Amino acid sequence: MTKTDKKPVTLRQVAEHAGVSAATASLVLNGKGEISEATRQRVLSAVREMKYRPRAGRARPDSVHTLRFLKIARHGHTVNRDHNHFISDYIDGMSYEATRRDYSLQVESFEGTDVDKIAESLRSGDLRGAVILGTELTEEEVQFLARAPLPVVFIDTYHPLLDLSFVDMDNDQAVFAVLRHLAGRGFRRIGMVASHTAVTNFALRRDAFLRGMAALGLEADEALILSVDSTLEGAYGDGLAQLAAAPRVAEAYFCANDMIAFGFMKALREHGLRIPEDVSVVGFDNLPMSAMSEPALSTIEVPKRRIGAMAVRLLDDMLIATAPEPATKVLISGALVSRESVGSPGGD
Amino acid sequence: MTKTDKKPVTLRQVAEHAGVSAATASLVLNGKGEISEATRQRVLSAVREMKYRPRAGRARPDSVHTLRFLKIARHGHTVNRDHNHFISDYIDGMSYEATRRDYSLQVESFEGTDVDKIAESLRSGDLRGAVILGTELTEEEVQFLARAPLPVVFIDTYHPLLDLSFVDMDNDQAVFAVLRHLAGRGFRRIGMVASHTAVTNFALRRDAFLRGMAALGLEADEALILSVDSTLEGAYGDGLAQLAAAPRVAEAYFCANDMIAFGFMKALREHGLRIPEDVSVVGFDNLPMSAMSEPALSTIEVPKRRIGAMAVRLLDDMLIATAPEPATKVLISGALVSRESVGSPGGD
DNA sequence: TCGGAAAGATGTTTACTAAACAGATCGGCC
DNA sequence: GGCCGATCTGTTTAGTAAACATCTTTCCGA
Repeated sequence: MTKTDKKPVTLRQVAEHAGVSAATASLVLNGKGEISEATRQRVLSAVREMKYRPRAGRARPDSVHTLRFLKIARHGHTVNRDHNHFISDYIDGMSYEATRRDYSLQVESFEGTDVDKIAESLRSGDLRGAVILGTELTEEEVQFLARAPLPVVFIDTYHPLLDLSFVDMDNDQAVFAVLRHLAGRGFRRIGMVASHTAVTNFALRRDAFLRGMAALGLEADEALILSVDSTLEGAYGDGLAQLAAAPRVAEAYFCANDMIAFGFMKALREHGLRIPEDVSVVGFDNLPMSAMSEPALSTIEVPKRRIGAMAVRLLDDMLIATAPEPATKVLISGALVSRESVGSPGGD
Repeated sequence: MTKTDKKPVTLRQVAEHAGVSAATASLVLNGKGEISEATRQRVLSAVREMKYRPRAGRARPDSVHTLRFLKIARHGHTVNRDHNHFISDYIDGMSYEATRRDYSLQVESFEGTDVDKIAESLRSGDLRGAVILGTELTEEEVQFLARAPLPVVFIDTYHPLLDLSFVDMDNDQAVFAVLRHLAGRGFRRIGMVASHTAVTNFALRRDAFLRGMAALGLEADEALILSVDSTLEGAYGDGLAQLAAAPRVAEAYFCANDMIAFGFMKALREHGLRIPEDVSVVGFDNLPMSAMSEPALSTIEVPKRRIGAMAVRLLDDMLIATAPEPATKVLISGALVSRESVGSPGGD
């Protein structure tokens, strides 16, 4: 029964074998149209039985457009292995929306690469648009990358004055939610562990802290605002040094992210303070380990999937629009996750 | 040829008359499926010729969900007849997205009505969500209305600290675009005609002005910041008085909106100043008349249709989501429209 | 031997329909 | 009158015929 050199099988033959029209077979193979499950299965088994291989017909008319996600680390203090699951949530959100819209999604990682090299990556032939992880990018780098000859959306960063599209956490709302929570529990002397690492969201959270305190009628004491490196070790080391040098200690500290909160909590303990009896701590990001730490960390849940999804939607808007769409900034609210690291002022 | 008491016409008769199947006629009437324009027209004329009236068949299966747009005027200094075409652009954008998603869109207007009465309007039976024009609402009113038992999105206002969904102009970006444009032309002594009318966007534009000037390294001279009522007459009257009282005049004024710009330009002329030879003026909104005024007004084009469209999309997201979606804030960039009202510093 | 048009083959897509469907209404029967 | 099935209404799903776009092959003249 060897069928070598036999004429290759065509779609119409497969269709006949399955007892349907060529059109139906084509729709099944391409996942288009409304096809009943029974018919789908019959066509699919006919394809397998007859070992059908598609040949060039009407060539892929709209050669599946592709979008690319650029994961860029510059200093790597934030975009690194520790945050990989963070990134993969973004990708899940992007992938979901991309698939629904018939885009293929590529991912490319850069570590310390020159921006010119990165920009080159956007010149590839069939690429239609890009989502760029802007966490560690400076405003200048963002502007430079935005000059690419295709639509671009930045996530995890935000520059209010630029005429570009961003999707980011709503830092103002989230930080205010933290402060209102603390104020509601009676805290007045609230401090912040900010970070001098070059990450726009850190700067935005520091600004949001100052504005939020003012909005609540609380004094933001300069002595209670620390600034540490954003790695676990940096937050521990810098935190310990600054605690030792500070004239006084806050009743509660809001930390620029969970990683910093972990390092800083270690420093607090070393400084002889108990959490939450002596000092309360709140983080930002809701890393998986934050639920498990001792004490479990109160923090802000960041809707990363939705951020990724919105980014792809904005890209799609730009791509299908006939007239150019105006740049759009999207800020997504976070939810406070209340755990054990927040007690009450005055302790115990 | 009187056909009184004749049996009522059925869809299948119409279909036969048009030479198509009942299914096709049904699809045409319901705007579903893929139907060629020629066939559509044939069915439609058959319907007209035979005076077909649909009777109850398989009842509307998913009783068409409805969304509502609440147009709310409080003081009416901004939401009034002068801005009706503004509103109708919002409605166009909403209507487009609502139709695509099979929602029906209702519009309800309130003038000076009590917020409790307005909130009641959201309790109607089959209502699924609402877009609320927040222009003239206070932060408290926004919070109150957001307590409605259905998803709500506010447009034309923005409160950074609230955990609610907003779609608004990107005031920061747009005002910065104006200032950069003026600075690029050599202006240094730039003033602003703000408004004390209770409209959040006016406050945001004033803040954006101060931040934008700082970002450009320019001094924001308090004597050059006026504050007028936001009606045409108010801007003229208040503007004239404040010009007379001010120790000095700016080389260029950014006005909080076009209407204010028109009133203020009249005041400037009365004050003996020529536009743009002596003073340049920039507005915000790009009203239709702004292209026609003498001189034609440089201003910011507000993408009103897109704002309306995004609001409905956010609502739809909330309605189809299984888990509640986080509140989302969307800011849409404006484009500077450069016309004759901006000259060069030092005049002529 | 090559160029190029014409004819043929392939898979894709649009525009349409048969048939199944689900309420509403009617008619007949008790 | 009240109930049940038959029939009527418009709707929707799952399918196809035919037009289509692209590639391949054939054929013919230069």
